[in-house]
Amino acid sequence: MLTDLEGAILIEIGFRQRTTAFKVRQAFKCSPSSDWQGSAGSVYPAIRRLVEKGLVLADAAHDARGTQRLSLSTSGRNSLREWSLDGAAALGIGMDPFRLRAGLWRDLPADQQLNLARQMISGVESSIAALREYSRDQDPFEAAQVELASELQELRLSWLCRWRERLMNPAE
Amino acid sequence: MLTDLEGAILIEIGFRQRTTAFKVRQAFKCSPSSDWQGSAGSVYPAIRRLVEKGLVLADAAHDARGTQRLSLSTSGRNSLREWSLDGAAALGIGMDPFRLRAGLWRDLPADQQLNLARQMISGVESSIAALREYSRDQDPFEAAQVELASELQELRLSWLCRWRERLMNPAE
DNA sequence: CCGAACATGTAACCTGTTACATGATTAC
DNA sequence: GTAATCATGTAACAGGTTACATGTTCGG
Repeated sequence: MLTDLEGAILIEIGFRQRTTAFKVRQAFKCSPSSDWQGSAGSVYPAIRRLVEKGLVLADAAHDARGTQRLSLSTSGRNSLREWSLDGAAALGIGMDPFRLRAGLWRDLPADQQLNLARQMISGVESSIAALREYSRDQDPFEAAQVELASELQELRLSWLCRWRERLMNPAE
Repeated sequence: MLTDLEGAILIEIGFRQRTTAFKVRQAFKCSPSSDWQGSAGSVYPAIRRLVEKGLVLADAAHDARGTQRLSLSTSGRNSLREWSLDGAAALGIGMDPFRLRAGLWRDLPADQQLNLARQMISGVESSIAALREYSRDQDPFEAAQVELASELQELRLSWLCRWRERLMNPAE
């Protein structure tokens, strides 16, 4: 079974016209989600593995820069579909830096809590605005990703606003 | 600055009465989120690092089994607070196995899409039920985490239901 | 012609996983 | 006494990051 990085690379190659390793890296670097930094040390070896496994086809002909044009083999397309259908993996809760930290915030002094809530709210609003901006000129494939990322940030926003409310109205 | 694993370990030791490395591992293993498997090879070295940095205090006296009682030093408590306040890290979008895969589902044949939507909906409902179950007999600290994890699953559920609706009523 | 962007790759390092190894305590 | 659980740890491996190294193409 593919790893998530390999799945993400196959998506870039097969569905988003990232036809070279370099373009895959660029896509990862520009992506609003910090899934992967797209470091050379991860992308090039991963693509080599995928080529060796026969999931990615690399044009033998490469120009003077060594650029290789990449595409998915049928087997790559099948592996990717199989990987995407793995319900247990898809529904896993995974690591969330916000969730991990949020529990600690309740132990801060009340005034610090209020400050922090406001700061985080403003941060998450910026992030939502940035996502909206990013989603312009993206293909429909990326749109689904951005939609879900935005909804995650909206969820955090709503959680933060409820927290702020409780801090401001401790009465009720 | 602490890594997220180190932060999570300090939380277990300082706020959740996981007073030995073994108990920290158990907590990770039982956690509904798959943040970390709590493998011996990650937890013991990480705790050793934290002790060496002076963030965790380990009782010199250990019983015949070698059990060391752990606690946070003042410096550990400070580092943990600082780590928790890192807005950029907390608001990062991070990797989501669901988001990563969801974009591919639209390319499946319509009948497979409907099947998959139903399957995923049922899976996410089970997960929400399991979270509710798990949240019994948990400390208030864990409650915040479970609350946010549940809301993530509710978000996925709502996304999936919207998808299913669109599949069943392609008219509108 | 020079700097920015394009393009590929390697090596040292860090950390997490798996599997293994060891032994103590407790409940039946 | 013996199986499950408690408890700690190491070694081999895998994979990601950073930093480095190299060379090409293109725009001004």
